[in-house]
Amino acid sequence: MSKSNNVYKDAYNRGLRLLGETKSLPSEPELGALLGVSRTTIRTILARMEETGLIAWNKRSKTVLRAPRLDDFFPEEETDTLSQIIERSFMRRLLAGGAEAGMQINELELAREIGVGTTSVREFLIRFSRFGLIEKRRNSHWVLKGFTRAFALELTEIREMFELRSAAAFAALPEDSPVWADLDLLEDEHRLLAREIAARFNEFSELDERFHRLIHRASHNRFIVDFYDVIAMIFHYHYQWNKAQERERNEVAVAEHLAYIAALKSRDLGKVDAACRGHLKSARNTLLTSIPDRAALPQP
Amino acid sequence: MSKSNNVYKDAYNRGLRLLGETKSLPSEPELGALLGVSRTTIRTILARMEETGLIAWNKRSKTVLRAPRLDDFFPEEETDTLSQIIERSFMRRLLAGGAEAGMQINELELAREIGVGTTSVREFLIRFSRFGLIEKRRNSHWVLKGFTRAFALELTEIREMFELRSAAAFAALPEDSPVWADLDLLEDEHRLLAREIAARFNEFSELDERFHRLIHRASHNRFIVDFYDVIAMIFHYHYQWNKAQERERNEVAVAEHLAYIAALKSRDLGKVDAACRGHLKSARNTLLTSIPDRAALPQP
DNA sequence: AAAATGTTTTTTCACGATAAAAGACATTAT
DNA sequence: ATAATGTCTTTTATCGTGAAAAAACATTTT
Repeated sequence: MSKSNNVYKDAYNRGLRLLGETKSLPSEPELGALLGVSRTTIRTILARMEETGLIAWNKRSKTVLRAPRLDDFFPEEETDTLSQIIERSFMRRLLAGGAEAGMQINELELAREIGVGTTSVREFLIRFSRFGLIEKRRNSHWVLKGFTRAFALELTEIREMFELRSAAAFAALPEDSPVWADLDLLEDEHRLLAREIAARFNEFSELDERFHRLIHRASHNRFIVDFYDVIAMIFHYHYQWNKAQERERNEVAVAEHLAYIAALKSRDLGKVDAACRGHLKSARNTLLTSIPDRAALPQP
Repeated sequence: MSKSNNVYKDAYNRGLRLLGETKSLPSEPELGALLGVSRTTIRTILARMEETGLIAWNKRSKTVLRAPRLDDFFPEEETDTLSQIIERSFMRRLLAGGAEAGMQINELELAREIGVGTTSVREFLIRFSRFGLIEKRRNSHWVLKGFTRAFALELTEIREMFELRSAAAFAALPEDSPVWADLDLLEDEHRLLAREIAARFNEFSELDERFHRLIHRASHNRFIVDFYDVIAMIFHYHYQWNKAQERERNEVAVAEHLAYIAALKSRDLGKVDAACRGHLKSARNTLLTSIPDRAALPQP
């Protein structure tokens, strides 16, 4: 097996959802744009849809014959990218404990355990290295630096520097910039979530990311924007791992976001600075309390 | 051919230099530590040294028989890492012009042109992507973002943020910190270079990097320290590319460094800030003047 | 007993090969 | 003429493989 067809399977699943909405499907290039894949993949999808009796396909005409059933969909786990699979496995190991700082990481062992080739693991580790949690010894193994207190502090230090600057840039944006409309939409979503926080508190994580990414984009600096990948990654797994007081934490955070948004809209740099600092401080504390306070091992 | 033995060749060349200094070589583990390679490689080296009559090798005794000749050394180009070779080729293409923003980068083509496997090129591009000059389209090609004015400005913005903070941290370091001794040594090197600037101006680049890395290390933040890799990389190729007024530029920079060092030693945060800002401003201008002022293509 | 050498095993690095997916070109339909 | 479909080519993603290099284990020397 050399390459899984997860792109096809994922696009196929998303394609099935289109069937409920129309009587006939659009042209191949249009479908390609819609699903974000090439025509080659679209044609493979259409061929299968015809085979399973979902559509009648003859050149331009692609008539929907029936609505998709549950068993028409490919299983979720077959639509994942290899790198997603590797990332999940790796992070599970990392967070499942026993991942002491200084520990060696073995490409071959990881690859065998996950059941993939070494090349994919290597590429994953190289990409992952920019998160500052692992480090390569030339011609030798990778070293785990550990998800330590020091790491969290270094991460949040940069985050605060970048976000304060981005927030200031945001507030200085002209009246007619489209970001203000985006901000209004996000504000509405926050209010809605605040009202139903008891039931929907676990939807905050996704909203949080969209909100902060909007602000960082105002910096117009690719290094700042890209750095949010590091933060998002860490917070993503941190949220999955640490569910303690999740509801309360998120409720507080939503309120802080609303204050932050109000400050941005006021365009008062002093208020923006204060609201941003306040929110980032509690984000940092949340992260810190979830990290066990054992001393980091000395680095060789 | 699956893997070149450049590690061995490079270590062998460095090992030859040891021969001039002693009558007999130390133990295998000691040699390994000295040259930064494993015992396996050391034994391959010793085997060849015996073969070419450089030493007599019997278990613990490794007697030097003759001094190495020029033709004992492996050619320089055979000691390069594959990733160094790829990086050089890639940067040459990038800087040789015709590298417009938005241009596609083709792994296969690059690999063929350089004469290496695609895996190595892929891994290089992944590592290189953190410099912010290229970007990947999923399941498709890489896109060149271009060495533009915008890039230089974004880079220097972060640099200034990080270095101002590091410099302040540096100045606040306690009297007994070993960095002050390092700084004194660097100061001496600067003075020496300043005196002989006419002949040695091209040695500045290396000194520059060591100086700034020392300062950044005071931040004790891995993201700040690692970011200097991006700066070093850009300045390295920029210096190679743009030799205009090199002597004058470096002469100015050495003077600025000396002022910067004096400010640090004064521990006066105001002075440090001013000296740091001054130097970074002229570094930015140097970089900017070397970039043609054509408008960046609109990003899709 | 500690450290070196000798030997064997494991891991990393890099390649070519192959299926999936994208992209280019040719042909046909509106 | 433009846009779609049909067909063919190229590129990307991933694996297995093998040599280089590291690491582990066994044996000898001081």
